[in-house]
Amino acid sequence: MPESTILIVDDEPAIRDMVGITLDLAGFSSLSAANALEAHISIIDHKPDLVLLDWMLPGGSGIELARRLRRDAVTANIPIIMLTAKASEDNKVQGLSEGVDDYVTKPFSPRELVARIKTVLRRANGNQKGKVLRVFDLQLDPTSHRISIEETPVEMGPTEFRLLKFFLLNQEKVFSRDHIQDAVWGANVYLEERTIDVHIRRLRKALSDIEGAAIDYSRLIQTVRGAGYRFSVRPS
Amino acid sequence: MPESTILIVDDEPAIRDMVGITLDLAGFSSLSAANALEAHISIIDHKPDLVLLDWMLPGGSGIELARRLRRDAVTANIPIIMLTAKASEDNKVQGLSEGVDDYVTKPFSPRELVARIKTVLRRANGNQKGKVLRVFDLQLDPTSHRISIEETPVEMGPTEFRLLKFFLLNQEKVFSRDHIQDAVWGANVYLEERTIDVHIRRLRKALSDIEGAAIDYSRLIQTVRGAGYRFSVRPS
DNA sequence: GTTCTTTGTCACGGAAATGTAATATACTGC
DNA sequence: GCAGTATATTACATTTCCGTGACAAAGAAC
Repeated sequence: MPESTILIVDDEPAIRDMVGITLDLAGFSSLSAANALEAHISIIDHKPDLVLLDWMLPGGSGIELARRLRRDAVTANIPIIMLTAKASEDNKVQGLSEGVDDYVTKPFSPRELVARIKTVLRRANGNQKGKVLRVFDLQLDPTSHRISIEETPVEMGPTEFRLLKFFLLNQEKVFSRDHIQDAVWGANVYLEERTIDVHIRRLRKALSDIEGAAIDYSRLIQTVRGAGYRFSVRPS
Repeated sequence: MPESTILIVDDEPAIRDMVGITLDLAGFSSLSAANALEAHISIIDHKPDLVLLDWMLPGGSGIELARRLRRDAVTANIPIIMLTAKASEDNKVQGLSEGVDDYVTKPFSPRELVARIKTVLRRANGNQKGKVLRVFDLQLDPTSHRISIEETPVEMGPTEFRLLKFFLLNQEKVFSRDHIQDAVWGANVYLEERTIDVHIRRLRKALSDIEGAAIDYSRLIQTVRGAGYRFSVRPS
């Protein structure tokens, strides 16, 4: 699963660092910005999956930034979590209700922060896992997390599942091992080159171990010597 | 019926306390919030069954909060009762268009408040409940809060009941532990990962401890390694 | 109060999955 | 044919993930 990118907007470097480390440990990649302007540029440049926005930015521009993000169609769907001081103390907070997705009150535990981020991300992305992918009588259903060939369930490990999904979504194209690694394992993972081959083999084996299938689906995963692999319905 | 949770949103502590006591006596459990932000956090976290919302929150954000709750799919179905100082036609018209379910004008009698709450809750519940969930000879009756297999009552704890209900309503889909936690425990509750497993086990155990059942219903709760759990009538 | 139930956490063991190295096989250009 | 390179396959150690029993705290029933 490609990790989500989170932008931290806070004027205090200590908080940015602390939150950044927390997010890294939780498997997110993080960006940071010290003020609303920096934040806006970063959002446009990197399109983070979520913005952690300090309410009390100098100049009170936190809420303005949130409003601006919501108004612009390009950024309107990026979830925002507000970092606020204690809720009960703050009366200025009343005017908000802009499309903020959740609030976290300082001080917060890393654990709580991560939990809320995951919840918001799930709510934002989650409900569309995608349609059933089909090739002949091979089916991959992302929702139920099942693979079948002619109605017969196919067993494979999680990595092979992601690999097959990647191929089904990107047919008829050759991908280098590096590219496959980025897409299936994530960007900052180091693997031996041969490791990809092994997983390709496991996937092929899983697809070919089907009793009485009309087609040998393992043949759809084609080796392109010197280039990588390709999923194709056309014989090589 | 398990007791409903009501969130009281009012800036005056005296009113919050008074209403809180009234609700407790009537068999509800209550939460309270002093402003719109607190209220919103509380709603996201605890998913109350109904919100009692003061119309005249400082900053006039009561109506904004109502509007916001209606807009977000997660909170759109939570009934809202407005507390207003005076029943002016303007309020009613505007409020109704925001999807407010009822009005109570201050000062109100505890008795009247409770009566209206019950009415609104009944109306809200009536829409979704009543349907018995069935899979083969496994039945879950939300109304009577009972579960049976081939007419034999099945014993389980409240958490397992909610878990099973969730599964019955969402069959053939994989859910991560995080997702299950959100749906069954509430959005921002912190549990150890293994805790879900333990409850899954308890549910499976409850379903499998049935004498003379034609099917082992615990098998319908399937483990999807690396992904989560799935309730399915198809063998894994 | 006592007792029973429910609940969340922990620790341990086993099973599946993963990544790597070693070896075997296939392909390419000569 | 050969040498050199790329890929396939196998085997294995390690890691990750899940199931399970035990336990203590908190609450409900008595």
